[in-house]
Amino acid sequence: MVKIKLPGGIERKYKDKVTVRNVANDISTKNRGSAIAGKLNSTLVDLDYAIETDTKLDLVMDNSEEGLEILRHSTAHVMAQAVTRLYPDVKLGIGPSIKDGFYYDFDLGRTLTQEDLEKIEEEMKRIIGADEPFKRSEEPREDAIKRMEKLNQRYKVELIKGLQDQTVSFYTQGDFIDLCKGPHVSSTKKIGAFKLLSVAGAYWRGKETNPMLQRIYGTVFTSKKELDKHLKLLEEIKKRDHRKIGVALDLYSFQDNAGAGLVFWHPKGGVIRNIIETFWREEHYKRGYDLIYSPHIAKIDLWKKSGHLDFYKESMFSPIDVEGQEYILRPMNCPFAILMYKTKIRSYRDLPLRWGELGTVYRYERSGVLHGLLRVRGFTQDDSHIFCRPDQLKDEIVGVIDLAQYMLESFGFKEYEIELAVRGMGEEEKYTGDSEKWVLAEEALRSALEEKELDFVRMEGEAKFYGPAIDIKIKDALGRGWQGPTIQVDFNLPERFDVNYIDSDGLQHKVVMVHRTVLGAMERFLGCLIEHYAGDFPLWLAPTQVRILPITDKHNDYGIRIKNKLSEMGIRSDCDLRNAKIGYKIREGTLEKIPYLLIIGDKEIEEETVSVRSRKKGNEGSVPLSQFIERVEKTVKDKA
RNA sequence: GCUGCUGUGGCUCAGGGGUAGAGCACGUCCUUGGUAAGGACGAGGUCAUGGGUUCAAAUCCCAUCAGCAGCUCCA
Repeated sequence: MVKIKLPGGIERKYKDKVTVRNVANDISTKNRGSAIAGKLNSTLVDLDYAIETDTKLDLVMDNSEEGLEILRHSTAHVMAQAVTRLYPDVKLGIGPSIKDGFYYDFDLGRTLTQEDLEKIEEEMKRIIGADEPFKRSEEPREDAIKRMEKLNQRYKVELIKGLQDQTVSFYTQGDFIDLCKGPHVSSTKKIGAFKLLSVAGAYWRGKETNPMLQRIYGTVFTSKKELDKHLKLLEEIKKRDHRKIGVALDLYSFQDNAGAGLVFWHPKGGVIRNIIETFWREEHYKRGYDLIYSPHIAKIDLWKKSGHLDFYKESMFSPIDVEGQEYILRPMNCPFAILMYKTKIRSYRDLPLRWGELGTVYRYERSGVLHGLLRVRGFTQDDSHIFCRPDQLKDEIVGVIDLAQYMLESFGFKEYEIELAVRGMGEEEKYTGDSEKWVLAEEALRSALEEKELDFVRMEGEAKFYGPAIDIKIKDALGRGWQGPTIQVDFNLPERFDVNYIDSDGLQHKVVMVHRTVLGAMERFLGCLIEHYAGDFPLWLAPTQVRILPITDKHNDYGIRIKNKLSEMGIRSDCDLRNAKIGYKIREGTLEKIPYLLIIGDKEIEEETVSVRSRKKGNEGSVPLSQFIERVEKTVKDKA
């Protein structure tokens, strides 16, 4: 007798062992889709898996996240089969399912082209049409190694040798066998609508010193409709790309003649950045910060002392010779704040000192990692260094979290992920300072997060070289997370630079430093912001808030008068005086994503009004200018 | 940095061993038009840069620079 507990308190009894498929057939799953695999006490198994003992069983449906994962994985196998048929000498790497799709790595001794992908797709369709069942088999490790050696699959041999288990499993479909834990769909026919998307190089096992394999990316869904929906989404995401919008809206550029990763902010991008920076400064003064400025370059000895030369060298530009002295372009601002702190003796009464700085730094990033505004070589951190006593540390961290949340909220970012970045095990050489201090620092960060009741993930090996950090990730159009705000606790640089204060006991004590940003870097933040709003900036950030569109040139004077009035009120506006029809001017203003277009003609001049066309609602009819100005002022104030 | 792809007027892109094309944008003129493209004419490019092959290179080859997709890195 086998007792099987199903979700919803259902229990079924079978006389003998029974396959997952049988159980699935016995219960109605019609309204949930079709079963693709089973889950026994959280272990995924094939439909053909025979259940022999009492257990809990969940059915995995083809339209569930887990079901899709299995489907993607199976499609990767089919792709490998197709590639093996077309290129018999291929050496197979790995082929997992990933978010939204799958990939498989191949060593072909040559590179693949778009045409190759089409051929592979066709072969895959043939395999799917042949309705080949996926069959699971198991064999002893040693036999498996021999089998793969015989097939001349060196990467697979390496994989098996890395496994601990004495038995390894394979999956076979048709003429193709692959090392795999499973589970898989029952047959190739179950694979719905797929598409191969791209091919790129990828190092074997992600190691730079290993050979580079050809990685083919693809995606698959249960139906063509869903696939098309996904492909459309990819298109939409592309349109949102800040690199496209940045050019279209004339916000910024990169210049070949100047160098990669160096941003030129055009006037319109400059306006946005300026508004953000003004807002940032005001908010900091409100919260008890002082703002400072420091140089962009300093003697190499400073960077030796700070530890940057030992721990951060790879990200720094080479030294510059100045009259026989070596200088370094700063990759961080912290040593400068420390030098400034040390210009006098500080009392415990002076602390905390919160010093903010929009500090431009330069980091050497390898050419291949540069990415629009999100990864650049010169950028401005909205930095701050807080010098405090140990007893003030937690409150300071909480204060920074508050500020970071307020900032992100103000810019409409409702979703972000929080990580607690700590040292990695066994990589002590990457970090400076003694362990106790690291424990203290992590403790302070963690307790602040707990006090704020924020969810976070602990990330090992992600700390800065001088201390652990809270890292807040904001997302780009492709869903990739980019580090924005960061809060780092540092007991180490105060040690290195001997940064003290006199406590009430009259003795010197080491200060604790908090390094933090609440936006991250202006460049990256703007990049994320562009994608977040898809270029439709809210009124308070829009480079041009209002455009006046005279219907004919005899209305131009009135248009200019309105423009001047708006300018007096601090509203950013322009007036389209071109000899063009109104529909044309409206189209251009719309494409430029200007929040308000004011159309003026005979009627408006006579009534002293403006006809409002808003980006959100379209034609809203005529209102007196004063009423429109009030509306704009209120919307700006509300950051709506 | 690595693998692959790409680089043609401000933008999007076609072409391709014999001395450059389209649409949009821009300028002038006609038109004075009421809520997403009126018309005509015109100007604008050493085809990324530097070498090489060739009678001849924007086109083929090499290098460099830059961009794109990944990998690695960074955080």
